[in-house]
Amino acid sequence: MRNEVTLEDVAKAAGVHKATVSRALNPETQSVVNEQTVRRIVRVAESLGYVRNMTARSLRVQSTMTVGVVIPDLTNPIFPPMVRGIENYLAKHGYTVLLADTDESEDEEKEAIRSLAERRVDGFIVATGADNHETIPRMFDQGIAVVLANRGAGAVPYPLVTGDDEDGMRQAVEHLHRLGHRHIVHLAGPENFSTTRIRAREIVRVCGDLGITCDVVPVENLRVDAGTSAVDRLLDQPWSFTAIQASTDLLALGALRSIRAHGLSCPGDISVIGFNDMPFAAEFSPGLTSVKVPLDEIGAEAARLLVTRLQEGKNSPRVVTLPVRLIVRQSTGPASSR
Amino acid sequence: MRNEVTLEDVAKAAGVHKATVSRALNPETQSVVNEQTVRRIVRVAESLGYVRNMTARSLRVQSTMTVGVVIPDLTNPIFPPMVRGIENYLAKHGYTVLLADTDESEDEEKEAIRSLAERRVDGFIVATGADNHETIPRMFDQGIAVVLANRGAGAVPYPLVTGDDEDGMRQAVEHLHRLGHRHIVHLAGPENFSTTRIRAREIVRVCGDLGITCDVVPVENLRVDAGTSAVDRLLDQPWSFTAIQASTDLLALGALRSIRAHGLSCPGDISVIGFNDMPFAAEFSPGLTSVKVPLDEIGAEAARLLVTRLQEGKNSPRVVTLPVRLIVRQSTGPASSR
DNA sequence: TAAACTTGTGCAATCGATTGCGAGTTGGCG
DNA sequence: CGCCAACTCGCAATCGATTGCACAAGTTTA
Repeated sequence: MRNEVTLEDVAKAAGVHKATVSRALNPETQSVVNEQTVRRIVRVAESLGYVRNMTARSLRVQSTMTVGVVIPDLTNPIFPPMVRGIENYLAKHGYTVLLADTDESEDEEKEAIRSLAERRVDGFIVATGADNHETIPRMFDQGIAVVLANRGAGAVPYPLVTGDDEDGMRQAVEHLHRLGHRHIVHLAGPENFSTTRIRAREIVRVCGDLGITCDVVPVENLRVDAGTSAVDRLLDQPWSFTAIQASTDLLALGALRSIRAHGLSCPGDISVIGFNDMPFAAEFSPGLTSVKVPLDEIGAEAARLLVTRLQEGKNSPRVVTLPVRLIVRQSTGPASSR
Repeated sequence: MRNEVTLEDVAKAAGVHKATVSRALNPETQSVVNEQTVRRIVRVAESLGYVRNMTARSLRVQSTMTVGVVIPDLTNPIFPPMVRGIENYLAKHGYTVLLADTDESEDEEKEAIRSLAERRVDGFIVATGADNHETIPRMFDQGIAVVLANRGAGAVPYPLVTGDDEDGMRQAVEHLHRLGHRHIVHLAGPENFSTTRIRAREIVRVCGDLGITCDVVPVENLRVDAGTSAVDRLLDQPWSFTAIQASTDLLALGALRSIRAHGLSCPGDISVIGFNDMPFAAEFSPGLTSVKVPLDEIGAEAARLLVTRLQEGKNSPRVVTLPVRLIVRQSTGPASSR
């Protein structure tokens, strides 16, 4: 059924020892083999349809050239660009991605990591970080190579690649301030995600600096519905804010829906500004003003850090912060005077 | 650095032979080992932090319990749900996904498939099918297990899981017909993708049945910009259609942009209807009427077919067609009378 | 009581590629 | 002519788990 041509087969057909075939086919060791022989072996290997068996190689050289990528939910639109950035970089460097979607569940995540560890991935890129994460510190103790993407994991000294949440939040608030907003609401994500926690902390700080009132409204999770119901609760009673800053575009989208459902207009009555600039945020109605986080670059950079760690063994800088940029669209406008 | 506890280590610590440890730790063979011994071994294995080495196992049992998933572009929003459906099903059955994003390039695809074959994946799920595909027929000749998702691959007798394009197109056209549209345009994707080809063929047929004029406009690729410029070309000269049916939501989105850019209204002047019902199609402005294709189920079903093929060796039905459903939103309305 | 099983465990080969070591050949140089 | 270096290439061990076969001890049956 399957291709079962081995080094031995090629060796026999070429009239040499399999060790010679191995060396001839590996660019690193090709130079020790006679040029003529290499050519003959390569020809024979191709004609036989030989394809190297990486499982055997992995066993021998103790490296699989694979990387485990752990993400919470592939249908959350911020992750596909990240994964793509990762896959792109790794493929160029000979690595293959073993993908695990944990479905936001801790149990599934543990299971996924165990499964990837069994398969002896050379390292991990983990996007499911949380401050109270159980598994990640244990991985550190075991000396497993990990790079965190987007979300940190408490005090574990793994490198982290993330967007500049501080600067992004500053840009967002200054934008609102310029538009005359003096009372805003922040839809805050879970406390134990470094991103959402930092964003909440930062918006409070910046608003303080600018003399803006900022109410932080906790939202249980990062799904659209959670954003909708949180804003529903705000609008079902008297309110006085003129703008909503959401920790995440999905929450912002939820806000947009709630505002529309209450017969209000955005940005006429309430401005909305998101974070991440997820794909298609421009297509929302109104187009969502958001802070563009370079998701693909986060992925690529995380991959780069992991590869250097794997190849050189040395640890990377603790945290890499990539620049972000405010993208102004139609969902923000002058503060309403009501 | 890494966990290097082997069966041998556990065996020594438990005072048995490594063969016994192997049997004790494998649910399939556990029954032949004394219950007491199993318990002792399990305890020792855990305390030593043993994790099974799948590369060694794979080499011996000639199966890696991994599946290669080949997709053209993870940032095309129809693929994340598919991949998620695949990953979910496979993870439940002990398989791990090796992901390859080919970036819509044939060279990268060949390279990706070679790389996955080297890693001895047990099978492939391929979403990069095309009628004139070079590699897929060769894989068939080699007896490699493949299931095609979404797009077919010419006459290659691999199972294909896809949405019911015929029925979906019928629903779409009937919807437009009911709204009074009698002259529509179809934005057709590439000829060599089974989905887009079938959709184009089908809309012509259905329109013929209903007595509707249908112009098929070829679009070079499936990106938003291609849709925009195609519709730009239509609107830059006299035109008489009242609705656009796009082979794909991304093309429909391009159409929406072009219509807006020309100062026209959708659906006031032109109705637009897409295909796939990609995530967030509801958020476009106007919300996009589209044919909902169960992308996650396509992924899950493809995974299911592959797993049965792998476990039972028998081939599956040639093509599985999953039902689709028209989702009416704001982008379609009564035909304008101009 | 001996023969025939049953149960539990060990032995050793095996999967396919890699690589340190060493041997054989060739050629150059004193 | 002899010795040494440079090239090539083969030998065999190794990576870690699996599994057919054999063997030993205990149990049942004739």
